[in-house]
Amino acid sequence: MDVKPIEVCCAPMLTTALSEADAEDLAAAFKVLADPARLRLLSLIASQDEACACDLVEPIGRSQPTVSHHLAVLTDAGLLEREKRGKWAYYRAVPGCLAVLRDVLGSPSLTTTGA
Amino acid sequence: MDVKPIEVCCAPMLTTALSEADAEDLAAAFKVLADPARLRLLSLIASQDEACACDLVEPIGRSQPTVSHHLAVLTDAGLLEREKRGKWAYYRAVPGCLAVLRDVLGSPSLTTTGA
DNA sequence: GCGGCACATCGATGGCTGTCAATGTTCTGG
DNA sequence: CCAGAACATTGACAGCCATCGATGTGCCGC
Repeated sequence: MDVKPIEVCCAPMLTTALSEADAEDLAAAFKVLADPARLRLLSLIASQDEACACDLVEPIGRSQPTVSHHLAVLTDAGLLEREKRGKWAYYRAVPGCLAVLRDVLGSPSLTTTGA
Repeated sequence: MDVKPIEVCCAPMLTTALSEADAEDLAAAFKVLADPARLRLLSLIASQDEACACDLVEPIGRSQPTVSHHLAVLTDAGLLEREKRGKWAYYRAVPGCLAVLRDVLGSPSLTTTGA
């Protein structure tokens, strides 16, 4: 997918109009999350402390190369960290990375129906 | 794009593993945001109170059919409301819709590096 | 009603990407 | 060394989607 790290790039999008460049970066970031297999991988890994790649293939229900591909995309985006131990690869969720996207979606007071 | 309305579908994804069905719904929601033109449209409309479609074609820099297509996708997803007045179409951001996605990305305490 | 404007829809097309089989690479045990 | 396991990479393919030109559909002014 040719992914770049997710970074702070702009103010909350509901209050300030996005520039073309910021919109490109943001769209690329959301594209990483726009796949069921990647969402499940990220969710699975984050709900544990860390996870070995060998334990992720079966629950996701895709081939080993496909899982490896998605893990690479998530890692390139900065959402996961990879640590090799012997012949195994352990993945861990990077805290704070999703917060960037949360903040772009606006403050709670602005996105809540109540106000 | 064959879009369905964005709805609450699951607990925060960093604490509980997503089911296959929830992951599909969530991925579809993020896919709506995974396009620069749609992000800019949503941002433009939300930063004003409302916007006429005729004023959106030029700043986005795409053809009129393309802009109309993206507005339809955003409306189908529940992110925009359309109101026709005479031959014009006015769009307005739906408050609270993005909050659903915000919540899925986790609570601030969980996604912040500090804790 | 007739031309024209605003907007939506249709059809076609090019590029992107998720998927898998096959293969490469690195590590382990013997 | 060698066989095998775990994981990454490559190549190929199918499906999806953003984009545009052309056309359709209401609405307005004259």
